[in-house]
Amino acid sequence: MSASTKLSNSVKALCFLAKQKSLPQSSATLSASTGVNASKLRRLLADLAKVGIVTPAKGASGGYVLARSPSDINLQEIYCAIEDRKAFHLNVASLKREELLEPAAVNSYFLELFRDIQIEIEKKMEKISLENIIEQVS
Amino acid sequence: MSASTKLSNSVKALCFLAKQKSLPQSSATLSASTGVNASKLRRLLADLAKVGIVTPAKGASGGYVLARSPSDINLQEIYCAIEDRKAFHLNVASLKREELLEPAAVNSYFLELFRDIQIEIEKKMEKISLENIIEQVS
DNA sequence: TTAATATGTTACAATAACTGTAACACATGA
DNA sequence: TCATGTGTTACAGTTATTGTAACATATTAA
Repeated sequence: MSASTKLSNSVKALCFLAKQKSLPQSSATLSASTGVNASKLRRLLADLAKVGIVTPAKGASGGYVLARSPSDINLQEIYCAIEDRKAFHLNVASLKREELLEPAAVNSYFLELFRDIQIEIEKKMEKISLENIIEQVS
Repeated sequence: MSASTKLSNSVKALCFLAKQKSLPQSSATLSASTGVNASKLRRLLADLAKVGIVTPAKGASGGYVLARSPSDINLQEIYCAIEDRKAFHLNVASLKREELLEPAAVNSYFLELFRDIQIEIEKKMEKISLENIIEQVS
């Protein structure tokens, strides 16, 4: 799953959880409500549980509950929880020889540039709360 | 090739061309100087030629020449010339049924968000000229 | 005019990445 | 104790990516 799809699918599930207050919703229910495969959702929600965005409960009448208020959850948190790789990252080709110094410098230049861009994207996402999104999609 | 690698490889070649003034450099020479496969370079440079960043010349003693001053070439131009797809774009899963309205709204929300992010990235790249990069990597 | 040199484009096999789904160990509650 | 759920792994089918080669076309030098 691409980073953007994972983010989108996660938010779909979280929006649904937000509407259910503290009633646990199983991955099967969430799958039916979001159209996303239950197994995929479980993988996403497991990551979101690790950083305390949702609380999982096993066993009968178990499922997932939003661990915090939607106003206390932002996109950057979600993004970082489900995605270890960066959104815009450079595949630095390993240099074959010690020669070609300038191409190596170009690689370094782009590594830095993309890191800066990444930081800006995350700053932008940090300002967007789950509550904001719920307001806009309803 | 990923967008970032294409961008990096293009800039490596353009930096080399900038140093050669108006002496045409063949893809073979550029390959030796940058470490990038000649065939891949030709594909990139063909795209850059279409938007007037380089001028190609076939035949003996042909090759590529920078068509403009490095201060007149910016990263955004290069990026758009070589990459049709967007850096941060959403794989909107085609919705199966007409139901599931909210998930569809979440998709739309992210489409817009990613478009905004894309625009910001391009604005940032627009401010970076080839001359800026050459100064920094030398 | 001829031979050498270049680009631009296509093809292709090899590899890697992704997708969707199933399966199952482990945990928990009724 | 049994049904229900999560968390994780596995896997086959498909799709992208990669690196390279090949070749038609064009142009220059001699």
